[in-house]
Amino acid sequence: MHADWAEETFAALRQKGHRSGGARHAVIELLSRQSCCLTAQEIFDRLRAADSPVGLASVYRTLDQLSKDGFLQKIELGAGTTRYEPLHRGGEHHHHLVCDTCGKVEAFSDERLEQALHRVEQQTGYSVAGHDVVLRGACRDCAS
Amino acid sequence: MHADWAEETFAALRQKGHRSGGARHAVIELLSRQSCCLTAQEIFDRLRAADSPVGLASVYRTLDQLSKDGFLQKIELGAGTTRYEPLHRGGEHHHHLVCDTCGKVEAFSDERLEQALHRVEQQTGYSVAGHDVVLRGACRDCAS
DNA sequence: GTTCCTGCAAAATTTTTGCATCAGT
DNA sequence: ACTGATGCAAAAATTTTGCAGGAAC
Repeated sequence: MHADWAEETFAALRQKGHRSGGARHAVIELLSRQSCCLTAQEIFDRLRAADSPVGLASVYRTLDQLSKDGFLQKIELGAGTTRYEPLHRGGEHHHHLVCDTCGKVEAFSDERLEQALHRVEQQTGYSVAGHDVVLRGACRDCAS
Repeated sequence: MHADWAEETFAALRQKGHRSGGARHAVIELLSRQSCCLTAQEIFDRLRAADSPVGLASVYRTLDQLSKDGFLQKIELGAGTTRYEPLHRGGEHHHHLVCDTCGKVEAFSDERLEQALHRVEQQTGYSVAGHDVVLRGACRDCAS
């Protein structure tokens, strides 16, 4: 799933003169197979479970670098920890729905919402690079 | 500014059987005079500067309680620290615009955006309690 | 007088940094 | 070889918890 994102990312890093050691490669590869956001600790745990001898610090360093370069989106859902997910070029874009009770996270997207956001962004006077929307509430199971 | 919010909050706490000691009172009073979001540390610093002998832990405890009771909105702007601001009943509602370069935070509101959000919230199947929108980019000064 | 609130200090959590070593070019 | 990347450990930053004393009711 999304091998293209991983490829683009590797290519861009190489072009910037960065080397691709084991840790960075493993983090990018794992993220490319993910459908939604992960925390640094989750990434670390999964890589370790797969016998990659990565350090947690390398995970953080990779996430930080990729975020600054625009390949990852940093997402804060109010749980105190930062989550990260691939940022795809060209449209494919979603937001998040969080259950306050059980902590479940789902993705959603809506074209009309994007249009409204775009309109607002034009009015701000800022050069807007991106946006986040988080809806909080009780999911179907927890609301009952 | 917004003495009504402070009053409502005090009244609700009293009704719930909570006592209003010095720290909680000072935090609520400070927040009611704020136009935008503050971090726990900022609140602590300002209260200390005003000679209130509050503890940082009490600030956190108050913020946590008020958030759970729906009087405060927790806001994460990607800077690693959580910010808080009064949540006014009846409309008055804004979102945030953050400068990635200088860290400046501004508020904005847009009726069409709210409508788009409301529409999406209906479709989710969740019982949506609230939402956050953050626009990130370069402000007028930093973009130049 | 009882119960909750508070401040301080200690602990827990999350993230960053220092540094010796290793690996990619 | 040179230079950047990595893992580990230590440090820093943020938030939570324990507890004894004090204040509100």
